[in-house]
Amino acid sequence: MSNDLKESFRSASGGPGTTTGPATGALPDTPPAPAALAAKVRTLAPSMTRSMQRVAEAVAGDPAGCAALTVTGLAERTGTSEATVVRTARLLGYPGYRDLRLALAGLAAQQQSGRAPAVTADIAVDDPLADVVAKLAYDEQQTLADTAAGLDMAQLGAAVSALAAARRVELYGVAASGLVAQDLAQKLLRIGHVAFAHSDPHLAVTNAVTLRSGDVAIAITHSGSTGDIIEPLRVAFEHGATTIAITGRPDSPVTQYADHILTTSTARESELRPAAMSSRTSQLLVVDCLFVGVAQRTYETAAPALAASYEALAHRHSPRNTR
Amino acid sequence: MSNDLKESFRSASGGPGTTTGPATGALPDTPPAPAALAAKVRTLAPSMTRSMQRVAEAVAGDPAGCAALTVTGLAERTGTSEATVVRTARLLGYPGYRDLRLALAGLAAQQQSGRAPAVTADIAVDDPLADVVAKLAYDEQQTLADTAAGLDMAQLGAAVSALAAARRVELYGVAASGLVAQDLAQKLLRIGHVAFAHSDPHLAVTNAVTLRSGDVAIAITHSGSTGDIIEPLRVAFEHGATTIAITGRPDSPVTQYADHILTTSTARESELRPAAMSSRTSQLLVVDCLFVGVAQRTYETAAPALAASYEALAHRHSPRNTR
DNA sequence: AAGAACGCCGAAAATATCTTTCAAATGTGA
DNA sequence: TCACATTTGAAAGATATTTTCGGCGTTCTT
Repeated sequence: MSNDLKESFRSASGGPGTTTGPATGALPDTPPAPAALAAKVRTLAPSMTRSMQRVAEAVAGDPAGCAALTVTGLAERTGTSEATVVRTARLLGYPGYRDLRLALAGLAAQQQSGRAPAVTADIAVDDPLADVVAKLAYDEQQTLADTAAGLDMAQLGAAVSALAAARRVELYGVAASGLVAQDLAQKLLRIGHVAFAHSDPHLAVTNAVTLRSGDVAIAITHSGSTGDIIEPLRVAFEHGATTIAITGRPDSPVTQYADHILTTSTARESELRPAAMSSRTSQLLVVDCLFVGVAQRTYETAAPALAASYEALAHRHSPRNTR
Repeated sequence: MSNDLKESFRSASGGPGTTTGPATGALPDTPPAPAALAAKVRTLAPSMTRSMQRVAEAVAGDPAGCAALTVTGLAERTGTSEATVVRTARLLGYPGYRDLRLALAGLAAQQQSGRAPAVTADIAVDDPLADVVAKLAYDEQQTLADTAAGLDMAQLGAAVSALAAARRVELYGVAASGLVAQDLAQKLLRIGHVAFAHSDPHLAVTNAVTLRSGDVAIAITHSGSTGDIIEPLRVAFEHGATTIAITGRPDSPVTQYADHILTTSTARESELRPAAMSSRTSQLLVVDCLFVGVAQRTYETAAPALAASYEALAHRHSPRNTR
């Protein structure tokens, strides 16, 4: 769907075969997910229809119970039809319900043997500070685990390859995502890559025009629908640059122009815990993975560069800091 | 030959009526075995026929692989027939092969997650990408746990109180810490507080001079020895502002001028994993705690402000992203 | 040692489960 | 309000699982 769209766009702009395989690019495919299922449900839920959401909810809420049910049983339990159940299984990345059921059984077993589900309560206005700390730490840990489990290694590998070989890297992000973009830019600079994080949308577009094959553009947006971020990525895409999208919504508009899609996980949010918090944690993990991956591939040049930048900063610190 | 023994043994112990046929297979057995499957196979193996033993062996030896097979597949793999596979499943205590397969999937998942903690090693240059992701996620989770455990609630409470009542908040941080400072500034602004993150040391000092009692200055530095960060905090401190230091070194120079010290945790670093990564994770958790704490204390004004800022951004997103 | 009895084994029928198709129902935009 | 697109479930179609049933080898008896 978005694939067709994307392909037509690319061919319209004329830059053929500039990047890695197009087939692997935009497909939201994921091999069966073992424990990343809960995360995947949260990620994909927004793009589901109502009845599919009911199924997904049941599945995420009671893996053990659902694993014991047949298609028909689960359909009845959720008040839907077999067809809808199968459709949901497909959307979650499985060939059919049979495989979803297998994954469910695995998840149930893990939960069983794993530690207790812990207190997943929301943060309340009158929570004591100690609870706030515990809940925030727990949630962010959860976000990290979900993100790691849900990351598509093929996409990540392709993104790393593109970055490692890139002549120039441009990053687009605003607000919290802008800080993540800057974080990656800083780190890439430290290992000798040319990277720049834009926060001004107009300048970003202006600059994107100068990108071409061999350059890399990265858009970071949780919603995937931020116009100011999509626009420069589109321009970069149409000029033949390799484009990467880091987003929590693998079916969002921004992915139309992305050669590689890296999906961040979505945690539940509350009034006191804006979505920006967990998405930021998730994005940072992805960005760290990209960085380490690139550093590995370009170790020969990265290692000396890291050492040099460390050296250069030494005099900025007080000579005696230990007591 | 073992068959002889087996048969005689069976008839001897079988005693009255039927043997291990339909009677034992029907229901007197335990409910499905979760993880005790390997043991059950060993226990029951002697009472199995040759071809059933082959099936049981395959199942116990490669649960994950067998879970992926259909009855027919497993029959072929073991050189037996579907009927034998089903008979084996029955003997192991399951209603049929379908349920055995489910248990197998669970077992595989458990084994999988069981070997997770083996990733505590440093990241190496030749680590596959999947390992990099796992190690990074694990390390950051560890960092979060350490930070939460090490946070001084009294200091945090005092810092929150000061922030909640602050007329103006200035933040100092450079490089990675600078992004953390900006993150907190962004969030405080969203709930109606006056906050500004400085990255230019000179401007920071210039501005710090104008601070006075009732204002808050926050320095974020992992080493605690960054001169460019200490200086503005010192000035703020000497002008009567309440000062907060977020550092990984509670005995470092920066703490001389800090009314409240929030300690971040330090994870081991390696060449490919600069200290900036884990310190950033740690700092962000602290900053989040500060934010949520302040939001709680000033809920009356914070809640509407949050809602308003969300509203203001809505039109920046493409309309067709919800479903 | 030959015959009979017993139980194991697998091919194929019977059943259950899963998947696909297609048209009705529902929502959406003009 | 109508036309259009999307979603949904009923039922047909395809697979997978379970059961049936008779052949075959083994063992015990005579």
